[in-house]
Amino acid sequence: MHDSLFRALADPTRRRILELLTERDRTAGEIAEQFPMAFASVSHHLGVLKAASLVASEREGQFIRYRLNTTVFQEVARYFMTHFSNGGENNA
Amino acid sequence: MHDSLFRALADPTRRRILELLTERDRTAGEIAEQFPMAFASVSHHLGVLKAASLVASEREGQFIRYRLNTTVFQEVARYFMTHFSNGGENNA
DNA sequence: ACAATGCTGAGATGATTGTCTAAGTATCTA
DNA sequence: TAGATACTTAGACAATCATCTCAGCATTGT
Repeated sequence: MHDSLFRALADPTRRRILELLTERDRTAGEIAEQFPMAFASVSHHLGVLKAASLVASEREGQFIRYRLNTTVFQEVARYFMTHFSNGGENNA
Repeated sequence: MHDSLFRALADPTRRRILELLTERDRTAGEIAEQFPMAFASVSHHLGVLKAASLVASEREGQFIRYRLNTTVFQEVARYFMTHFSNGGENNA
């Protein structure tokens, strides 16, 4: 469980990007137009997500298409389940 | 799913604190002695975790005992499962 | 009341981060 | 080759963050 992963999830813009990619794969441009910030800023966020292995990308002609790496999400979910939840019981 | 929650999880010291609290409830001092940093710095981290509802605390005489809020962890795990994983299948 | 223990809060500081603009790279079309 | 489109990288800057020291508050013991 890498540090970069949690730091990547700490920004709301990046979490929104991940949600967008849940619906369907999108190009960098399609993602960027959903945000009020500069194109380059969104590109930066995509780079952070990619460095954390939360997304992957591949070039399609002029476009670069991003997709979720769903495997990593399951690892995160499993991490929380196994490390931090007591199987549903609270230690009251 | 609050922003403060993900920001709280972004720091490795705070994640280590959470892991320590998984084993058993501990006082602020017991937690602090596990880290090389200043006592006050750990106290700060405990404050961040508390603000994010990841832990709760109660005074016991001179001591202040911290415990995990396991409910929140299950919410996080559920969040990842439902929002980001496609039930195990990757969209290859 | 006083001193000691346990912990938190305030203020300062260096490091990291998110955003911007501007410049650079890759692809397509003509 | 040249121009347009799609996107990334580099450099700068303000804001946030993690850490420190020191001061303050609560509780216990004498």
